[in-house]
Amino acid sequence: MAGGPERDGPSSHQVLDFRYKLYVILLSIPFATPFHPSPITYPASLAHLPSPVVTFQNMPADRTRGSKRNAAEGLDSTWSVQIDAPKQQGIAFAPNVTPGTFNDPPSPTDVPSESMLFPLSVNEVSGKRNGHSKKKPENHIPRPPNAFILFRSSFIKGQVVTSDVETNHSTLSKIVGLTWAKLPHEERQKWHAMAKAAQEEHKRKYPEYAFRPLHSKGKAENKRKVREVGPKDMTRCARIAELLVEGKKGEQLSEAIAEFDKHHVPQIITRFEAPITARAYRRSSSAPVPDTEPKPTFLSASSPRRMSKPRATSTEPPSPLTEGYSDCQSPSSSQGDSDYFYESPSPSSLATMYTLPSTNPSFETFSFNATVAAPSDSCDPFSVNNQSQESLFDAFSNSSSAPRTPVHDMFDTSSLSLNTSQFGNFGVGSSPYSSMPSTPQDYSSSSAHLLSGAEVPAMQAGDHFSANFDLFMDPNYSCGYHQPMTDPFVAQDFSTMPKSDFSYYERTDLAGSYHESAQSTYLPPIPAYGL
DNA sequence: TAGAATGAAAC
DNA sequence: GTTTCATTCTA
Repeated sequence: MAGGPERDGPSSHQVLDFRYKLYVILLSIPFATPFHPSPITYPASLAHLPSPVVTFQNMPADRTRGSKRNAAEGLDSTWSVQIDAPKQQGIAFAPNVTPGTFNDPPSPTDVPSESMLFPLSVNEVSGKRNGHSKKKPENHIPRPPNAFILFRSSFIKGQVVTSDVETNHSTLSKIVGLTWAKLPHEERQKWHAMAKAAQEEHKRKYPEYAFRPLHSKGKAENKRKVREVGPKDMTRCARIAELLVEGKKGEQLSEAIAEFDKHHVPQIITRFEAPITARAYRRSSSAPVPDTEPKPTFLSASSPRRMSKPRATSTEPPSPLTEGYSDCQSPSSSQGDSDYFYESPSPSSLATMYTLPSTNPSFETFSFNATVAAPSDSCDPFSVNNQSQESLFDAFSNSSSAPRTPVHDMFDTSSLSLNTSQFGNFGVGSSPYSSMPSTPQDYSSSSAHLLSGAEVPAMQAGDHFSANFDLFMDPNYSCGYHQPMTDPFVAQDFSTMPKSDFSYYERTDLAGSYHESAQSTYLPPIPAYGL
């Protein structure tokens, strides 16, 4: 193993051919191509396929940590994908085709050219990164792309989503991720097959290459990421992904989204600094919240309210949700399988899943109250116009300076949102800690409860209310969690809730859960802690 | 240059 | 179990 390309110290077996081409599998290519790939070397079982080309350019085989820092020597370091494609037809969806897999490819005639939902694009995937990318030593050998990276590249370069729909690449990544998740399994397998081929070719060309990530100690602590400001509208992203998988493209897609944008009320999403998503929680450093972190002050007046000891389903004290995540993973969520479905989790597992740590201070971070900023001009007495939503957002985001709590670790706070579609169901609850004066109308009451639509009078400017909100797990994981809070000011012990009150979503439904219709589970008043 | 996504592979 | 790094490009 010594002497791998990314190891310290030079390798005595540097690969000298700095340029080579890797042919990977591709099932239908709708793009005309100016390229005439070099001799095909892809697996015989796939020889019938068109000829995409992944090119690792000008890359010597060795790289040292030093050289990485010094970034000066060597050659270009990119891979590119080229495709030998016969025709141009844009993106074609054929959800019902049964494409082949790497191991069992269909005969050419079985594979209509439309079978690839997002075929690799040609010209644009030149592999030439612009000058903005992170500096790498020129002799750096990039890792072989994985399936998703290939897919994303194709997606981006093929301009599957046009710039009038979305330009932000972070958001695009979200869309690609959602689309990826919605792709038929067979479709994903194609990309996995391509990735596998790319990897094998990479191995052939750089037999001594060894991935040597630079683990910088303590980096994670220093590098506390701050989530981008501005809501990533997951509903919109999900909708785009949905449309894409349905086969919408180009103009159609733009129009559909334009229409969607007309009516869609953008989700109000917190701007917590908390960088930790459910996914990240599982993946990332377990570095504890620094002691220097300010103590919660939001609820200030009283001594910190703590959750009652959660009821453990076992003799062990419940851990802060980590078990829950593993519960989310299906046994099949092993390497190479990008499905994360879990099947019919038992209520007990759900109960465990959402057990809060006993030290959880409360939900103060998520608490908010607000006044309706302007009268609603809607006939719907429960609708809130944009302006008031904005004020809600402001009110909500005011808590962004609140310290990170275990809750932040538990949930993807980026998707923690006020579901504006539920403004028809205001949770009118007591807010003992609220300093908000009662203005024209105070909808607070002494006990938390929900009012049905018919019982709630139209909200008016200046009305004081607290709203329900939903917490969602990271949509990329299966453990969707829909739990309206009867009173966001009250810490709630989920472990004491009736198990039947939990609803969960499988991954496929998660995107849908962001749609207004999917959320309708309301609970009776939840025993409030600390009141 | 971080950030978005997923996944492979190294610590 | 956690972290890095493959891709892309904007803010």
